[in-house]
Amino acid sequence: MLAHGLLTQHLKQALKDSYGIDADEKDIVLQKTRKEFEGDFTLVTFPFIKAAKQSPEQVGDTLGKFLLAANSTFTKYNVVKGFLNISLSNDFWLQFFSGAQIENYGYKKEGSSGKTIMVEYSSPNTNKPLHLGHIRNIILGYSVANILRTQGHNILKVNLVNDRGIHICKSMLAWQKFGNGETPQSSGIKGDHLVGKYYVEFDKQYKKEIAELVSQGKPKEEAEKQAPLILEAQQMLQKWEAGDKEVKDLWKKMNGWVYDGFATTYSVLGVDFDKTYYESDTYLLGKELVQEGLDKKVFYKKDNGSVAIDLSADGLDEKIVLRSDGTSVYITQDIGTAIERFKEFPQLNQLIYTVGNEQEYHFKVLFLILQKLGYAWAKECYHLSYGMVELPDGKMKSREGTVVDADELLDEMFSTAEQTTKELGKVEGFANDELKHLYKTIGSGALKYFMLKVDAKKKMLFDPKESIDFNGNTGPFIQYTYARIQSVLGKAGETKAIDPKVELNELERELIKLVYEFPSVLEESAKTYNPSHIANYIYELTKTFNRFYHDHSILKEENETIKQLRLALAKQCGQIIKNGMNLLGIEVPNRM
RNA sequence: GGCACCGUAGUUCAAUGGAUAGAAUAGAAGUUUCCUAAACUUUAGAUGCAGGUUCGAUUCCUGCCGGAGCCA
Repeated sequence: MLAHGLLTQHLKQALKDSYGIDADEKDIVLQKTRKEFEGDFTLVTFPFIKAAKQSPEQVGDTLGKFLLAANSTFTKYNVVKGFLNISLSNDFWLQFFSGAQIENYGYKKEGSSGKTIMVEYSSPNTNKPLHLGHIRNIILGYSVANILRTQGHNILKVNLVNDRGIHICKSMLAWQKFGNGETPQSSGIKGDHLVGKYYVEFDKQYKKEIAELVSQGKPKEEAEKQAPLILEAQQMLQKWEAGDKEVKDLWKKMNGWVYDGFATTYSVLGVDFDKTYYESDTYLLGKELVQEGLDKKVFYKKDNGSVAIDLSADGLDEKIVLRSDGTSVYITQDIGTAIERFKEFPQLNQLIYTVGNEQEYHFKVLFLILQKLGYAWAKECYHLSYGMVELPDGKMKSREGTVVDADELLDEMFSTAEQTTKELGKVEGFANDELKHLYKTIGSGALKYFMLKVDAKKKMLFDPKESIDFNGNTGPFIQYTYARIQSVLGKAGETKAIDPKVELNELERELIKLVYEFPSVLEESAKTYNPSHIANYIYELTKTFNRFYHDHSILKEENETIKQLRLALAKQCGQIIKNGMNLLGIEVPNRM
């Protein structure tokens, strides 16, 4: 970074010349000067006082004097306790800003890093519709993929659908028994919801059977295993694995409904995938790896015939990778799938799994096994772990029906957006489909921003009784600011290049400094796989812009050079707001 | 039992070991002949407890209390 490099270089020289200190660059801690003090950047002088054998104030003063004498870019300094606040010249900031007025400011050229990264997210089951937890997963994965792309990486977005197993058979069986041939078309129910309905129905009937068996005197555990429905579902799974045509046809039909339903939700959320994997294609992968692991003596056979790996030396436990009956477990598939992907995409450098933090142990084990099997890329596998979305009375649990349905919540957001928009009455002249699109933009923007502004790693609380805000630190607040900027720019007509001599006022300077920060925010966000940094930055930029907009007129400014500067600032702030929001998967409207 | 995580205003969230712990919302009080008031301004309010390391701790270490998780 321009200013940081310049400051670091001069400070290094100053420390050497004044005190004979060969400072390490990481000891030169430069931060943004806090608002209550004068200055642009602040150096913490404490690390040097021992070697300098002077008080923090003296060190600050000495270094400040040195900087001013060395380069005219540094115009002023002041020292408060151990903090040296340095001001940079008007010229410097203007010159910087002139170079920053580009559309893709802060982005590295796509592919310039030479790295290819696969980001997996969503990864749903096909037996139930998506809920709020899935939304967090989806927009987090999508956003992180976008953010990594700004750092010059090639990105592959993938989805892995869990489309087989006993849970699917439960839905299928319940539909066969109680469905009367109902389809999404005949019922008007979205496909994934229809299948979910029968998953719930299965559970209901199954519980009834268990209760009956228990009342006949069977122990509960036995009853759970012997209920006719569960036996039938297990038979169905066996038939599926044997390739029974009737079962497979039903499976295809019902999964088709679910995919249609998911596609709709993905489209509403504005996310997409470069490739979708299906577990029905990949669930047998990894079995042959077990033999390889045995040959390499990474795995061992246990007395009961199962195969395991001992990870106790790494602080983990023994992990079974093949059951005694020869069937594989989840981790076996995951091993196989990972290896397959690196074969399929030889240029792949990194594989990111967007999965909840309840599976942290699973991924630790997975990556460790891959490493022990000798795959060098195992080090580059990353579990993008995020916290659960909790309701006021605890975690969401599909089986207990305590979930916030994704489609319902989105519809609610859209109608709230519609209602608010109508109340404010600013959308004269909008066509019907434009209005619909606007409600969607605002509603989903509120929801996505709500979820991405918080640290992805932490669990978050969602209270269905309190609607998601549209005022304050929210998506619509930022969208609104963008719309105001576009309105001003639309009225301004032609703009000219800014005058390099124009004097900046406090808020103009503040805005340029924020523009200066954007690229490092992108880097930080990419490095930590955390979109919340971008969300918080955009919010700060927006807030500052609103203050500027309130205090200083742009279009009515009589001094033409100042007016042009303000227009340029408005334009670039708008551009960054738009780019930042797009990285979060949020659209911004030109009017609202 | 073992492993890792969390605890900040009434509430929901911020704070690469740095200055007087920031916001939003709810509360109180204001701003409209002026580029969109979904905005702006003012005000009140918080680091679970006890130690330790450090010039400096919300952040690192130890113990306790409280909350959720994974592996058995």
